[in-house]
Amino acid sequence: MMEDIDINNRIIEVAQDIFKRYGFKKSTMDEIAAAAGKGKSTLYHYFKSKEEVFAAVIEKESNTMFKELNKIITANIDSKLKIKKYITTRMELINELSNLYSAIKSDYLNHFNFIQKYRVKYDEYEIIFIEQILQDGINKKEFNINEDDTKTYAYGLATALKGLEIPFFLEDRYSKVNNRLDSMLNILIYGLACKDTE
Amino acid sequence: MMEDIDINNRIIEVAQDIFKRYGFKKSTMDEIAAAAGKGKSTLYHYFKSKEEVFAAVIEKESNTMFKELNKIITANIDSKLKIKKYITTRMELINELSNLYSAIKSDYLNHFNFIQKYRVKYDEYEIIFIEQILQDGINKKEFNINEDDTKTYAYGLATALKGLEIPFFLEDRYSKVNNRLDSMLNILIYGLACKDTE
DNA sequence: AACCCGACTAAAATACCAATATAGTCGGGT
DNA sequence: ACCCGACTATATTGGTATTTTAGTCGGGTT
Repeated sequence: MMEDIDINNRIIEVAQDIFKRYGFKKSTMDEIAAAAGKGKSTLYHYFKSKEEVFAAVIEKESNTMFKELNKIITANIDSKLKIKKYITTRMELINELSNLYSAIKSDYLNHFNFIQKYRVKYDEYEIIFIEQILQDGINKKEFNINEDDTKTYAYGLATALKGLEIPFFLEDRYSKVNNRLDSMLNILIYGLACKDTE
Repeated sequence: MMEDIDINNRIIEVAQDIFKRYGFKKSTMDEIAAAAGKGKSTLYHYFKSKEEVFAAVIEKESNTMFKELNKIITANIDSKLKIKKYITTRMELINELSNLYSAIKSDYLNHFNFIQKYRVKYDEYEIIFIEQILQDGINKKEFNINEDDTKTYAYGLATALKGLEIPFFLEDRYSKVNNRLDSMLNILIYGLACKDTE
């Protein structure tokens, strides 16, 4: 049949919509079935469980992301530009996708705001600290950045550090992440680009 | 009196211990009072509320952190080493302090693990993606990193990116963070160090 | 006055139970 | 192979009684 467009896919499509709106928990199989124009038990012919439907949705989203990112990877452009583009696009895509994480987000925000309140002051100091180190490095001719950019760079670094805390929290203490920190620090200091090419 | 060591501080000390063990919510003023060897209402002579006690604890912890970090800032060492040390120590200290965030941690982990399950595969691809870009840049003599290190660097970058997602989630969409991303990318590519100094 | 307490209150968290909703199954139909 | 309505066992929810807990108060001690 022409207009039958693969029921499997139709289910995924409507599920995607519903999951995005309500998150995993608050979406029901009845809803999804109704939206797909089928009886609930029919869904179980195509998917073993609710979680499997969710997995399929994520799978689909991931694939879209893959394709986008692959375009960049395979593009024949300057590598420096390429990695920039890769990262910015990646962040944009994740951001769009973030509705799927919406449940987490709101929950997490509540807890986070509480701590956040007490961190603001420290965060400000952190920027000053980092700026000082950068300024110091410039003065000593050890760092190669424009004096006007110290503040911006300090903000950038502070944000990155704050983000990094989470993997540190989550992954089994140190072990893995701490190793990676070392490579990150190397990149931070020496960058990726060749000294001569630019 | 000699052994009176300032009750205010004693309260903070025992509160610190209790908050670290149970988190903010599950710690009670009765507990803290008992641990301090005082009646509950006595606490209210020293602190206006439970939150104020908590604030005092955070304040104390922050100060310890400050002092540690200040040592590094003011040390008379190579700036490259200095920023490395700053960041590693910062991470260590945050890690120790993380018990205070324990409430968040467990809650967040539950939600996170759920999504995490579906991300593992993508995370693996991300590393391959990044490695490919790095390799490509090396081949084209645009990137200045050792061929043996691509994997390690790719891991480092992937971890950093994953961490960065959180500020992107939390802070009001894009606006601020996206600006900072630009400075971060510059650092990533060109690093901080002078081309000649090393 | 500064420090301390036990007893109190109002509000929040918890425990409990009944009612409902929901994931997943089953037998049977096309 | 695809689909359904009816079913079950398990969660979830709502409502309510019970207990905890942050914060107060009046009065005591030094």
